[in-house]
Amino acid sequence: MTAGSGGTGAADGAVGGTVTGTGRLDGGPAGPPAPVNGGDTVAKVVRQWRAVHPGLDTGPMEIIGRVNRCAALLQQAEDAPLRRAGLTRPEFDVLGTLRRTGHELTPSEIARETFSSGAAVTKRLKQLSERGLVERRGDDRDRRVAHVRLTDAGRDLVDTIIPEQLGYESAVLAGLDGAGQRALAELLGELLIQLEGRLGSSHL
Amino acid sequence: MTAGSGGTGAADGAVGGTVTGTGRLDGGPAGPPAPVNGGDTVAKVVRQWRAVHPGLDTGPMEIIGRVNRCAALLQQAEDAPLRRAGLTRPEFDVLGTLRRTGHELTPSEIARETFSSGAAVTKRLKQLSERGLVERRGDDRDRRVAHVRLTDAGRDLVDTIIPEQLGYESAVLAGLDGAGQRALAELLGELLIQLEGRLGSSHL
DNA sequence: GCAGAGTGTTTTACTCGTAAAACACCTGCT
DNA sequence: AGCAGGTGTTTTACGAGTAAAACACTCTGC
Repeated sequence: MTAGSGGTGAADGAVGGTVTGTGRLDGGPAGPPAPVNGGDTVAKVVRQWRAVHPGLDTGPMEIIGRVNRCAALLQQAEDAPLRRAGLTRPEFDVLGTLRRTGHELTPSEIARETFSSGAAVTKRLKQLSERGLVERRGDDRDRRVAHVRLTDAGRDLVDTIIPEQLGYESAVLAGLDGAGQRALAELLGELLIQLEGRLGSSHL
Repeated sequence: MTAGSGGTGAADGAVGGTVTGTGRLDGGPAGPPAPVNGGDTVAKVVRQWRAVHPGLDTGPMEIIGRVNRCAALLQQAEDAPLRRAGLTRPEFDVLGTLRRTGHELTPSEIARETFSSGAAVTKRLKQLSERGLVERRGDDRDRRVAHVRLTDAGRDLVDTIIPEQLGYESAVLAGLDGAGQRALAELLGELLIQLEGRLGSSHL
C-alpha cells in the first residue's frame, strides 16, 4: 500500500494499490483499468460488492479504499523527482529527517522518526554514507551508540530536492481547489490523530 | 507505506509510513514516536520544515503526508483480521476481485484489477491454488490463456472475511463522526478522479 | 503454410524489507 | 570485581515484489 492493492480498505478485494501491498498503481506491465464513468475506481469496486452482497455496509471502503489508492498513486507520482536525484523515498526520508531536525541523530532515532525497522535504517545508512551524503561518528560516552549527520553534499542535495518535490506535489494536487485542499488536510488530520492515538500505541 | 515512511508527501523527509517505502507504522522494533501535542505526526514534521526553510510552501505535505501516513496506519490495522484467516492483503485482493466480479478472470485481468504486476499475480495464484481456494482451467480457443475462479472453499472464505473486515474497519474509523466520514470520502473521491485521470494513463 | 509480430503467462535474477538472532556495550546489584 | 539483564546496532535468513527475459501460443500478410 505498501501500499499494495487490496481493495477499498481491507475488505474491498482489490480496490487498487491500496492496502495489502502498497499496491501498484500505474497498472505496471498491465494497462490501466480504464477510468470508469460514474466515479473513481473505488466507486466501481464498491458497486460490485453491493451487487454481490446487498446487505453489506460498504462505508469503510469508501474511505479506506480511497486513502490507499490515493497513497499508491501519489507515491508513484512522487517517485519521479526523487529518482532523477538517484534516491528512493526511504533514502530521502532519512536525509529529510536529518535535515528537518537540524542535528545529529542516532540510528534508533532515525528508525523511530521514519517508522522504519532498525535493520532497514542500518542498510540505508550504509548506502547513503557510501555515497557521501551522510557521516557517522561514535559516541564516546556509550560506544554502542552512533551519531549520524548530513555531509555538506547531503545537505545541499536535500535543499535542492525539497522545493522541486513540493512543486511537483503541488502540481499533482492541483485538481483540487484551495478550499478542497484545506478541507481535506483538515479531515485527514482529524482522522490521523484518532488513528495515531488508537493504533500508534498498543494494538487497537 | 507500508506504508513506508518518507515524509509528508514526498518532500517531507519522513512523515512516517508515507511515501517512499510503504513505511512502517507501528514503530516496529522501535517504539512509537510518541503522539505529539499540537496535532498529528505530520503537523510536527511540517513545523520542523517551516522552521528550517521558512519560505517553503508546505501545503502539499499536509495532504500527501497525511494520506500516506493514514494509509500506513490503516494497512497495519487491517492486517489483523486477514492474518487470522492466514491471508495477506494481496492474496485477499485476488480472492476479493474474483468474488466481486462474479465470474472467472484471466491472470492478466486480475493483475489489472488489483494493480499488481503479472509476475506477482502468478505467484499469488500458485499459493492460492495450493491452498485450494482457487482453480484454474485453460482456455480451449487460445491455449496461452488461463481462467481462474474461486473454489467453494475460496468463496466461503471470502464471504466469511468480508463482514468481519468491514466491521473492523468501521471500528477503526469510528473516531470520525458520520458527517466527517462522508465529507472525507467525498473529497478523496474528487482527488482520486483527478489523480486517476492524470496519473492513471500516461505520466502526469 | 509459414515467417514475423504481437499477446498471455511464467521464469529468472535481483532488490529491499522484515524478524529474529547475534554482538557489543552499559548499568545496577552484590 | 563480576555478572545478570537491558539497550543500541548489525547480521542473517528469508519472503515478496519487480523488471526483463523466456516461453508458448495466436494472428496477419505474404
